[in-house]
Amino acid sequence: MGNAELTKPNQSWAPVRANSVANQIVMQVREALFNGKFQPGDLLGSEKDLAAQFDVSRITVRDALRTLETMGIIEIRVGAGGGARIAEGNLDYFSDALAVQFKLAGVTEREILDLQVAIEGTGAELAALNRSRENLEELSELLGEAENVMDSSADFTDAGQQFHLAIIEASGNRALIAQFRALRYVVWPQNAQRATREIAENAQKIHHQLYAYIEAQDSEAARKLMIDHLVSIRAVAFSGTAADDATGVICC
Amino acid sequence: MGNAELTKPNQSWAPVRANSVANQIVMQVREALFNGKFQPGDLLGSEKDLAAQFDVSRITVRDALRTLETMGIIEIRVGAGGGARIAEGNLDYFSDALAVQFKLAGVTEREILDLQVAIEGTGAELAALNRSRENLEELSELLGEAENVMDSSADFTDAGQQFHLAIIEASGNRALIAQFRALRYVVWPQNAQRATREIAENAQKIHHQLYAYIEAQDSEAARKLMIDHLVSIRAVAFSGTAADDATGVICC
DNA sequence: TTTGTTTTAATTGTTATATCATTATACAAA
DNA sequence: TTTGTATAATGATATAACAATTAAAACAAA
Repeated sequence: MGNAELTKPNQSWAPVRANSVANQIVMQVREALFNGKFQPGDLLGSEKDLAAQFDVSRITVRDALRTLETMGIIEIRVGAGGGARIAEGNLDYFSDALAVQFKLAGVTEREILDLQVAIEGTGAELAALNRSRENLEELSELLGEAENVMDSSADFTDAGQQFHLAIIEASGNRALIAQFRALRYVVWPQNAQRATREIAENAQKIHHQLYAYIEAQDSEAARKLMIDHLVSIRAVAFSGTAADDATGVICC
Repeated sequence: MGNAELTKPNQSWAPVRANSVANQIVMQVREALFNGKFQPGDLLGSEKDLAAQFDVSRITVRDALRTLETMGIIEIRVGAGGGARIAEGNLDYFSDALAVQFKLAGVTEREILDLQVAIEGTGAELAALNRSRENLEELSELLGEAENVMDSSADFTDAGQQFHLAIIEASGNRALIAQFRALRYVVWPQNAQRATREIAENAQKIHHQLYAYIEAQDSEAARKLMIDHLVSIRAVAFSGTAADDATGVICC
């Protein structure tokens, strides 16, 4: 008693979790990965092998493998020559985890959209700096495709989203790409709304201007325009109920 | 034969995956969550209950529960009254998944730092707009604490990181908070380096100025200063090997 | 009543064994 | 070369059992 450490009022305790054998296996593999002892594609072994190596039952190994698989650390194949292997990076899985966590934490649409503005603004900025000839060709092609579907709201929305994705990809930053794809997944229901011809034309005009800035490598202008673009989309989306303003729909 | 669909050269088939029973259970629970049929804390049941409800073995239910647990969708408690419950949002888990995916995808430090600039820049901007009286008090307190540990590089680094976190929290945006915490986890090894007294004093000066902008609700100035701050930290971090410049260490 | 202790029952953790479904490989047949 | 077939490896699933953990209930003491 009288332990000063224990009586500190603001002491916050780390949750104590009895580490199961399965979790210990998970941690061992995870640590090995971060210590550079594994490369994507490396074979860990079959359930039987691993059960023998760790001296535990197959079920316990299965528990660990299921966790590692869900974390995206390993991939499991059945059949001869199958077993558990270190996975190639799979960012789709992360997107799903992000969506789940936002859902559980009750993160609002507005909060997510502010994050989207941050991601896409920086994406446009870096795209202007780093875009390759191939990036410009793809962006140009997507602009042309969008031009052909201006009257089909669903198709235009789709083309617009592809344009935004292509910009992020032109940034050459895989961290941004992952974030963008994750967010697109999360905000999908909102963006599935229809765009009128007028809105489509306005968006297309902005997209053309974005392309011009990126081609000219004017990163600051690209960033500012992208943010304005997203903020105006958001303003429309939050301007009231759909009934208030039938034309107040977003496109991309 | 002669099926036009099948002979189309560019036809790409979606891979057909036999969905395991365990995965079907995972998807059912996941869909129910997104359809609003579950709230955090809701009891799913024990392994035995669920095995009976889904008419599968306990092993299969365990596989599904292990996956759902790793996704952060459920929490599992052992003992009487235990079982699987819908989890409260746990953003730490997401941080780990992000770190794993970046590791596997081979995302570079530079890419991650560009993302960090985007997140923290927007965080500072929103903090200036949304900061509460409590936020200002905490930021002020952290500045004072940092003042007392200027000569201890490790302590000052720690205090600086807490200051940055407090700014993000002042933004009131849980999506940004989640991203920041995730990134901090990922870039931890870099930031663990030591800061000299000179660097600490410079950082402290900038932090004081950041506080002033946030208090004055000057969002644009706060954003710009934060970005400059991070870019200069990054410039030092990438200026060469540690041997080249012993003072080129980062602090926060 | 309040507090501390013991008991009990529920539940996950782990092991063992067995069968089924899936897959890669080797090899034979056309 | 192409196609089919047998074989072995491997995960997926099921059943049964026991150990370890934990919450709740019952009980005792102050």
